[in-house]
Amino acid sequence: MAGQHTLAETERQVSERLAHMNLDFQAMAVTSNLFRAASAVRNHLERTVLSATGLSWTAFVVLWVTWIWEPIETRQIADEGGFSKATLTGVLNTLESRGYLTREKSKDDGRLVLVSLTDSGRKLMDGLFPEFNKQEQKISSVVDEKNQTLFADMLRAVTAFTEAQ
Amino acid sequence: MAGQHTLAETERQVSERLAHMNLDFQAMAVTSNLFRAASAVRNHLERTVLSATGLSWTAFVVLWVTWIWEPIETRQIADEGGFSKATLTGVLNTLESRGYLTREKSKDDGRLVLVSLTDSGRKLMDGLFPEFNKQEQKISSVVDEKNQTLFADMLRAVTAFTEAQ
DNA sequence: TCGAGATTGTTCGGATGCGAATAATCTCAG
DNA sequence: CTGAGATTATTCGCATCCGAACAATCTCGA
Repeated sequence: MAGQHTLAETERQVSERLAHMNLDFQAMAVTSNLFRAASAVRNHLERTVLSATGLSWTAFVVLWVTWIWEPIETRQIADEGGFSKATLTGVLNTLESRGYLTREKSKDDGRLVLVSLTDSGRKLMDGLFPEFNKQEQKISSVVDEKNQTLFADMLRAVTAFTEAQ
Repeated sequence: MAGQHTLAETERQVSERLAHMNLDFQAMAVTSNLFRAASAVRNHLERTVLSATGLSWTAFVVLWVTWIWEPIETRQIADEGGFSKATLTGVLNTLESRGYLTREKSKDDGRLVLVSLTDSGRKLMDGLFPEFNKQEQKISSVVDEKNQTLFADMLRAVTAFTEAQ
């Protein structure tokens, strides 16, 4: 990103080109800035924190969710991470081959697979996540402390509503 | 998404598991909800609006940026869309083969390639985007009208700061 | 003028990413 | 008990997705 046009210039061009179409420009600004922000933050975190570890964004998310919930069913990882089961299978193969986690069939339900971190995976997250969080803190600090709760609440509301549709 | 755990349950589990680590949970909530929201909205728009057209999310973004700025240099499409030049080359091949856009070497600078929509591509966007915007409106309406500007401003600030890093 | 360095789009290899089909397993009405 | 239907993780085919290497082109100081 960080293109030749500022965000303001882009929005001006949009309203100019689409002025005749009777659209909700406020709503357009909300969603397009949502994607821009998510994309910018993701790219930044990949470059500053993740690149040294060789982890992709998705691989990091899988490790993080597993770290919080282990042992965890694979369907739940996909839910929490927001990607498909098919995608997850591939990423789990990668992470398992690197020794960061293990798969194990559930004894209660033969269809389920439980995922846990290895010592190596837990050690990785113990060292990595504080650094990750430092960057999160930097980024969040552009929003007033007292507005951060409101900000997170708005994002939560968007998520909840959209998933319910 | 829309997993077994609510957003609140997830955040409680996070703070429980990571209580000993002295992290900024506020910042963590901001970024993780940013990704959840973006992912949820994207999945929803893919399913409700895009799936009928056979367009991927990225393909739609490429068409949209081109629609606004055409003729546009490819490097700018990648900037605005937030993905790499390598990715763009592949998506442009797909969209060009489907007859939605054309590539043309710049006369001023032999390194540049200019992209424009075909009539077919323009017709597609004329029909598609109003429908897309209707969904954007629905989603944005979960935030109070008067707070929408603040919301978009916060997202813009996050983007601007992160890209500047 | 000229050539070292910068910039651009493409190619390449490998890792996501998804929908659809599949095999294994579970559920539960009859 | 049982078998039709539901649920799960994986496989398959294909379309992104990216970093690095590359060839073509431009810039600009000496």
